[in-house]
Amino acid sequence: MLTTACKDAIRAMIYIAKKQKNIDNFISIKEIANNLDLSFYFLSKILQKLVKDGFLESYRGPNGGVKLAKPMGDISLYDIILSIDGDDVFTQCILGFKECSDIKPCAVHEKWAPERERLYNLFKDTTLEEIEEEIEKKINIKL
Amino acid sequence: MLTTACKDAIRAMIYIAKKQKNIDNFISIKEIANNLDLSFYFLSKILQKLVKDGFLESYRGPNGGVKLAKPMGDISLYDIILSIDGDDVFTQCILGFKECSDIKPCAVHEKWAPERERLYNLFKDTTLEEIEEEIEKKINIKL
DNA sequence: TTTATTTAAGACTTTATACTCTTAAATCTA
DNA sequence: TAGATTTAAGAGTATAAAGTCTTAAATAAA
Repeated sequence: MLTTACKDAIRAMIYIAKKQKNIDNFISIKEIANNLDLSFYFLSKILQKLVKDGFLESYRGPNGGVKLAKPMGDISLYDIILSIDGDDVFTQCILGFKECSDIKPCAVHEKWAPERERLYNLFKDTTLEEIEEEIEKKINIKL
Repeated sequence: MLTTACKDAIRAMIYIAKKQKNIDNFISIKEIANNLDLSFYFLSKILQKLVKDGFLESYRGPNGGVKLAKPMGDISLYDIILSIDGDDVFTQCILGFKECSDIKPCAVHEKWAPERERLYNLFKDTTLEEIEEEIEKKINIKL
């Protein structure tokens, strides 16, 4: 469904958003990697994409790191997925046909197209803000 | 979402089911590969799994090939996906946590778990029989 | 201005998936 | 029985994704 790079990106963004609620500092990638038990090298690569796409702001040097470049409510899971994996999952035919559409459908288009649309809306509507609120409410949440 | 091997498997199974409605012969893998524009070598490999898992019956020699080992109504898209890709897509945490559950959820468990369940039911309920009926009704369907 | 800290960028290695080829085994037909 | 046909099985290759490392650039603080 999602690449591991994309999963890591989402976890990192949730971590950053959670931390940024309290203090507006830059958060070092090293700290994120350590806390989420991810490879610093790999995570650095992934976050560079989110910086390029305008979801993170980065700063070099001591006390440098990354921070959200937009309000939490303006960053959705869809945005992160699009940035890292692309939007194939939300647009592509389940059987891989490039020209599959309502007019020229594949054998399962009628089943899959609405489901794909549903997934799109779900991820588009789920923002970092909403996730943070969910985390606050519950205890025992894995990050 | 699905590997290309799995997509090819589904297309092949739909092709076999469609053909088998009329004649109950074994269908050669070469014929399937030619008609669906797939590599014979690759398709052979894929179909071997479906034979092992009891969804196809195979026969060697002249006029040999493969045919469905069960009624079309008893083979679902879920069965094919499970056989080729495994059921990770229907069971795994979207963020990749192995121990994610209702009791110890990840940050998006509440959003993803019901959706995963929905996808499971959709693919479980969609049988080759149903797909065939859909194909009969429409023209212009890509196989 | 030197040193430490931190991200950026690109090269590199490893692993998994996709894909191909060869040989063996089963079966039919002549 | 010999030859043709077809799947089975396993080895081998190519490509893409995952993961690591090195060097450069920016910045802060001593």
